[in-house]
Amino acid sequence: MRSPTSATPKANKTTPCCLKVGLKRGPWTPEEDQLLSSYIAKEGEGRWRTLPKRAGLLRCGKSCRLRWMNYLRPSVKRGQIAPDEEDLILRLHRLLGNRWSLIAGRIPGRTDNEIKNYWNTHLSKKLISMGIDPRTHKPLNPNPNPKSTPHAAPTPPAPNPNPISSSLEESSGVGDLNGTNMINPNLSNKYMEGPTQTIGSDTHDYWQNSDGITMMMGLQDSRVSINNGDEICGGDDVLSSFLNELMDEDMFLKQQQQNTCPTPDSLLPSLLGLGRGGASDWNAEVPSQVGVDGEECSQFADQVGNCL
DNA sequence: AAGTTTGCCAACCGCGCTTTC
DNA sequence: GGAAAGCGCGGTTGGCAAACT
Repeated sequence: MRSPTSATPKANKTTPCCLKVGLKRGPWTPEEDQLLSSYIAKEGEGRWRTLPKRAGLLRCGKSCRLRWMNYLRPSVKRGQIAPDEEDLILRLHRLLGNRWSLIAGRIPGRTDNEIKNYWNTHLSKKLISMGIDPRTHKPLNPNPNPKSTPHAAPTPPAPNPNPISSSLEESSGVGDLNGTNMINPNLSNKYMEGPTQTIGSDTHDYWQNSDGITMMMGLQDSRVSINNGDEICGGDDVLSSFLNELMDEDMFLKQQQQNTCPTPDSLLPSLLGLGRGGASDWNAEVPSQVGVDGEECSQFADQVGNCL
């Protein structure tokens, strides 16, 4: 671990809580874990800045929070990443980029730190060895096409060039990483992935359904736009629910069995960010920091519902 | 057996956003 | 409306153990 002397003057200015003299750093001891766990069990999470003092810990609040979030929380799953979890990480990373907390929120029991580490140590290398750029999920050395322009208007998606697809299809039975087959085929019929575009500093993936409704998935932010960029319901909740739509294979199977489409009403709970589960449950009690306009979301739900 | 390199992952850092006053 | 505090996120570091020479 870093020595206490490694702190910079700038850090001292911005994060004084971590640099107080006498605060312990480095690996946590079982005694400290016990102190923190029992305190949170009794008093609950939050107020991290003052928690260490109240709990009798010589740690900064940030350190306590990190230890709780990444290790001590009861919902944290230890052990190796399963193949299906790896598949999910790959698919979500392709949609979301390095938004580890958002990815972790879709994978029960896994933390953003764990997923980030797993990506950096395993998956990125795996993709590179397969000739895939881990950042863009596209071939590292695609055939140069002098006629193509980097900022061309959206065109129909190209066939999946991703060699990892088949292995993923075998392992998960879900599909490939390149969008249309990656998600369940029912949704694939509804949302066709368009090209990735760069607007300013943001990168966006476009998903379009058969009715021409386009969803713009920002990789640097979480804007979701419908039809010519009329942005509605922006925020992680909408992104989350859209991901639910893309990822929820159970829903697909049920629909396939019943041969029915979900109604707008049935979509609304997910559109409003309800029914989240897994690793993000700890956060469910905390009011969302992203404002969601209910009326706009209803309209969005109607539109999506009509599409389905 | 000893020294060096490599890989993993827990923990830290700094920044930016939200909330509170 | 502005400042300060609190919190969460993504990037990075460094200790440790295993693998290698």
